[in-house]
Amino acid sequence: MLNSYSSADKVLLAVDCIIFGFDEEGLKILLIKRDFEPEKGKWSLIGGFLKKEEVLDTAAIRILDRYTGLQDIYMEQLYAYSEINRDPVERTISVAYYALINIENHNEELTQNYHAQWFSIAQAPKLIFDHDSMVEHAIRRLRYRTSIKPVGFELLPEKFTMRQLLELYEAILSKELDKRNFISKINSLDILVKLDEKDMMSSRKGSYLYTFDKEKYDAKLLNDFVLNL
Amino acid sequence: MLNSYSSADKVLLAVDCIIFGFDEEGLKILLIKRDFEPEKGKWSLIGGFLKKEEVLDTAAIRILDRYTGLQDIYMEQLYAYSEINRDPVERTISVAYYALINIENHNEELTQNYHAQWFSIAQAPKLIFDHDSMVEHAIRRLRYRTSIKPVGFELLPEKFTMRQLLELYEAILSKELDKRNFISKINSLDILVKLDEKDMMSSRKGSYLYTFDKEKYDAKLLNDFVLNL
DNA sequence: TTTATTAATGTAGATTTTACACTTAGCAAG
DNA sequence: CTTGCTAAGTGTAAAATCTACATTAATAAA
Repeated sequence: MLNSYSSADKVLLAVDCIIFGFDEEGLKILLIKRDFEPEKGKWSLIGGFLKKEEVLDTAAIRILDRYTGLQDIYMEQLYAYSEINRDPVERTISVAYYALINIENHNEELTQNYHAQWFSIAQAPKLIFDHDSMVEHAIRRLRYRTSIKPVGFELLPEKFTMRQLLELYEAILSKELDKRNFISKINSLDILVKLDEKDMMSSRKGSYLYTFDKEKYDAKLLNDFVLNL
Repeated sequence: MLNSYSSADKVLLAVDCIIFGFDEEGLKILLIKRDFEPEKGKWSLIGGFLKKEEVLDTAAIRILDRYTGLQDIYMEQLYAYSEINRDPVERTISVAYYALINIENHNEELTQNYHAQWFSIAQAPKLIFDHDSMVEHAIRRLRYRTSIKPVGFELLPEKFTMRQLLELYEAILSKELDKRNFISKINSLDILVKLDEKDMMSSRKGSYLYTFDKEKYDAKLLNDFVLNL
């Protein structure tokens, strides 16, 4: 057996975060303008290096907090990227995470502090290194996740309309959904609470607001199901 | 920006492989008895360290080859495990890969060289470190994979009966499947070739042998589909 | 009061999934 | 050669799910 801890190579381990948000313009990702070399001035995912005494999940959370001030965000590990020259400075393996967040919950701090900016998926600039393929991969994963777990609590405001939820799903899946079929499927999940309150911004008639029933929503997060949309 | 390559910590990066095989006894995994400390004599997944100039996929392939003599095996990256003390000797992050292989294609070399041994999933011994959760995770992934891509080419002998294929799926999903419904669903995939040859071992009557139509099978591997079983 | 705008709602037909049982082929034993 | 045994092979009807689709309702503005 050739394994030997002492003779093995050590490498830099980075964590990069794909942060999804949603607003009236659609699905977005959060990017920053790098203020250091290499690729200074180019757009990039937010990221950082894993510390010696740190778990990957924790590093992802730390990095997200540093750039957005957001805590208690649920993140999922996506994939480890390890092409030899993916980072031209030094051999670096990057473990990508993705998160879903509500765009409204922060914005001020982050754009100010780190030149971070939201971009619609379709209009995002070219990113450094292999970050574009990370994003692509994350979108695929998010689409898949949408079919087996509910999505929305993380991305929508506390109170939202059915239309907003529909548009969120349409943005994630990038296809049109039938409104009536969508509503009845969502209702069959039994995770929404219909409020006695209407949003009057969108129309004369006004549309009912909903919230997620956090308990039921979280239960569905654990027990996978299948949702064909 | 605090990122700085030079000040970042470097870590050991291991690759561990969950190797699935299938034979008349069911779904199995390949384990080795560690012949070095720590945990010498305990059962473990096969694994090794990533080299400085090596991509993770390549490392996984190299490690598999070393222990099984098998080449050209398709592997998929599973997850990166990073608990601080997962390896008591030194901080090590492990990226797990899983592979599907035909048990018959090797066996001799490997058991001899490395004390490697196949274990039925249910009867596998307790493994070192966090390897048990890697295996659990890999099984979940394999189940999922089974619902969106065909499985079998990698695990079955060149020629096989419908019963074998059925039992493979039952082993992976660990539930009973209806024979007739299974056969018609598999046939609807249009990836099998029915041979003019029968396997006479299993019954008086004999059962037709099938092979995979490699081209059609590979096409399905690329274009995901959904297979409800 | 008319008009314009978006919200809300149900159903019929098509498709898919599920549950289920008898006949056939071939060998072995008598 | 007849009978018995074993696993292989095969189809259908009922249930569930998915899909496509159009009208009425509520309100504010003109």
